[in-house]
Amino acid sequence: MSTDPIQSRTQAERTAISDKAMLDAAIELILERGTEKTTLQAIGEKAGYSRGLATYRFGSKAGLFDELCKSISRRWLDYLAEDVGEKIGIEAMCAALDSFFQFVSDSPQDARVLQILYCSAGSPKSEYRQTSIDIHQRQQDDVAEWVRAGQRAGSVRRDADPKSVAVQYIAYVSGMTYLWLINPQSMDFVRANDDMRANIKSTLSLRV
Amino acid sequence: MSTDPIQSRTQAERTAISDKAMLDAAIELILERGTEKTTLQAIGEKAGYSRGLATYRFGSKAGLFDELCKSISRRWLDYLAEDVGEKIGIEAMCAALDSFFQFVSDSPQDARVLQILYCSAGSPKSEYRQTSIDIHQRQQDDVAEWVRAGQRAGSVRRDADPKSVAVQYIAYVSGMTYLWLINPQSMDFVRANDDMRANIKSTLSLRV
DNA sequence: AATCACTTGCTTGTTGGCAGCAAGTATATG
DNA sequence: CATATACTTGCTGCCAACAAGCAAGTGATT
Repeated sequence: MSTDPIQSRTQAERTAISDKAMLDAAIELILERGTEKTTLQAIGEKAGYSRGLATYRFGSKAGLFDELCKSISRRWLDYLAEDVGEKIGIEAMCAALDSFFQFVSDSPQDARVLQILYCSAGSPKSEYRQTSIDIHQRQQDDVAEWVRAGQRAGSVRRDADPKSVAVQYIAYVSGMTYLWLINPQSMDFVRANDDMRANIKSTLSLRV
Repeated sequence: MSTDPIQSRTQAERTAISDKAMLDAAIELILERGTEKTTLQAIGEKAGYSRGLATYRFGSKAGLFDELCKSISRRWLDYLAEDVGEKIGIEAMCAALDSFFQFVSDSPQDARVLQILYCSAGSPKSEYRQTSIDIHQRQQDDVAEWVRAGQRAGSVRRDADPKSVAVQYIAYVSGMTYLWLINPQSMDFVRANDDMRANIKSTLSLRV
């Protein structure tokens, strides 16, 4: 991470650099030790700063995790947006499944840490639970919208309930990622996604 | 929890009583504060003992959570065994879904805490991760066996892959419970389960 | 059935480590 | 140079874990 040693970065650059260094350090440490055993001291020092910077910058451990959650989530949404594009209905849902698998394959560290953070957010009084709720809610809304658009376009059955389909879809993806997190070899991601795709098509397409 | 005040319990009774009191206290505290903010001191004292007993008995915080995980899981498995009985195939899968919803309705505290613990187990180096893996693996194996039995009995399509179906089924249930944990009002459990049942039937039954 | 050696349940003193805060130092900016 | 902003260091309270001790139960001997 050695930048121009001569000197003189602007204040904005300094914070951007240290921020990124700390978030990157946090990802590595969380993968090694989990969230509980990752200390703000270790994050600051691994990033090349003092033990106190992480607290100073993010306010608290939860504040840092919240930011990290948003940061990785943003990367994932970019991925998704690119793959789904303007697709709707069944096509969008299938593209999102592919995209998701690609993300997990290409950035397993990001994917694992994001899932770990989502899990930590499940605890009552978690200070970044709201972030997790918002993200999952938005994902549900997106899926529901794909279904509705598909219905308007005539490619998705009218009797499907967009909200209910969305909940099932997001539950499947969340559960899948959880199972992959705790025990990657317990399942075949590609196979499961193939089946899920077939499932979506048979449930939502017009001709049965 | 006042037992015969006169006195004289056997050693075995004493540990059974204090064990249960501490596990119950842990459930309440985890629901209030989450796992991280629940202290062994608080558990011991809420149970009516000293700050040190929980450590002494369970060895560590992770040890206590591991035991709690197994304890609640056992209650859930009793529930499940009763409802599923000797059913196989699609019937067993649907009965398990009903059973699961009943458990969540009847013992929401147990269900929430179990899910919180499963989430905590996702963290790397979690000392009770293995317990969570074992439970989820066993659930997958059970589902796969229901599918195979259904195929042998001729009620389930031959071209379904039992393992893959099991992964999807368990992922759905896990994801559903997670979504319910972080935001209960974001979904309609009954509706989602109805859809899931329809889904299972349409995917696995012979006539399509 | 009373005593005594022993085991097991439980409590208290202590240590090291962490999060969070406040006060201080160094670097940029106008 | 003066002010603002990035960053560090000293400190406090809290916690998990451990070790040493106290109290309650147990079983063999007489």
